[in-house]
Amino acid sequence: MVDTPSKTVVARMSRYLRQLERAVSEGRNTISSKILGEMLSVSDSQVRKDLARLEPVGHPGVGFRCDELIAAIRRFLGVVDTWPIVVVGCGNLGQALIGYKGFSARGFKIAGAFDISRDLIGKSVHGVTIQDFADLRAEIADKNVQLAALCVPTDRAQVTAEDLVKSGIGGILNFAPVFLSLPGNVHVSYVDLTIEMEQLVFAVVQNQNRSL
Amino acid sequence: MVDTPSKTVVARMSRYLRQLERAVSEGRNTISSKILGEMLSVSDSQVRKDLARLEPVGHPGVGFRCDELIAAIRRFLGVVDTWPIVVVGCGNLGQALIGYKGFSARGFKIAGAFDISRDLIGKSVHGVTIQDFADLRAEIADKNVQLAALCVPTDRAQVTAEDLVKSGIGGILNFAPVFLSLPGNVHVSYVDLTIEMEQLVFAVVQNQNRSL
DNA sequence: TGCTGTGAAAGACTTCACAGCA
DNA sequence: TGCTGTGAAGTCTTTCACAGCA
Repeated sequence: MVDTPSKTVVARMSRYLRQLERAVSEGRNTISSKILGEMLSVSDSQVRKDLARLEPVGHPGVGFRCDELIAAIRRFLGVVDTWPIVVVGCGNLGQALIGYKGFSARGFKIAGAFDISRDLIGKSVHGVTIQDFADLRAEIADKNVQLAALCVPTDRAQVTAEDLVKSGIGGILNFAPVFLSLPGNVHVSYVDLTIEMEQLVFAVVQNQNRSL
Repeated sequence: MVDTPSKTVVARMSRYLRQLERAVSEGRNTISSKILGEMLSVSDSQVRKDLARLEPVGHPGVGFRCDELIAAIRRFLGVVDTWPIVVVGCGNLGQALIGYKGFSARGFKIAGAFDISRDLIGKSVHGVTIQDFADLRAEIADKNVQLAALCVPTDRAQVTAEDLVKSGIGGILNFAPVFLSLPGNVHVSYVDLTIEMEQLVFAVVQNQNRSL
């Protein structure tokens, strides 16, 4: 139980957290591993194994108290306070991210948006003024930002990521369809729409073949 | 070797494909499992195990011929021809998707964009005219569309997804932060930015604790 | 020599099954 | 009775190690 949790476990914790918050907003006080699992298509034993990584919080015969569980998962994930993030690259996608309400709803705050294009610097998007990428380092240090969403063109992604690392960023959400080679202490999550689409294609084709 | 490949395998195949295309555009003709693996942080044995699922295509002593391998992976994934997709929900994110060049670059084509808002219907975004969601079914049948990107607000996601399924969609790329309960023959990929961000937070916090 | 393809071994993840508490 | 927490079993995934081809 002292081992490092895998990415899958951490991802499921996020999903439990979200589902619990929804359940609470619908008036639920207590929940069993079976019910929570059914809501997310996860087995009840899987739910219990995952939640056993938290400080003990279940009540045999009763289930889990939602508020206790939410607090415990938040502590586990580290999302107790608000985390500032910077958006780097403010094209279509970057601008959509700046306006994404899901971030603020779950404890993330856009602390700044940056681009290298003269046409974009100074422009206000969803109430955030786009700044010169050259000013990034100062801003990051000033606001102690550790997370960045990287939305630059593919061919700029690697070099820009290296700049972010030099500026002290510890985690990058990368939207460019390219693998980033960075020091091991920097963490990268990939959002790659074509990979997801190709997974769907594969599944759809398999399904067609099966029903022939 | 006749077993169904897991999602992880399929995702790696997409990554190999992309990396190979990049390597070819840089003038490479042949590649070994070791080199390809290093480019993507995958072990050489893992690469060989994955590629062994394709029709035999490796040349001992030489490596893989890039063009052969690309063709084999394309056939494996089912991405030989162009796949039409519809964008459902044309807020910030939906509009950014309509303009996303990565789709067309890799064999996906926006076949239509839909919304229920009177303010958006008829509007042209990146050369695509937003249509009334009520007209979706006809369009899907007409163009034989099987893939949809779902970008509606969270509370509309489940019902809209059910409509898509009724209209004959077989694969959904879901951007709403909610688990969709749909028939087993419909495939869903989730793009959930807060889950990704929370994974980064967890990793960053772990890292800080380790270096204390 | 350089590299693939692949059984066998190791490791990671999930499910089972049940003791024990409320 | 209802449910958690957990060792043991089962399954799936990755790595190892090497035979065999160019």
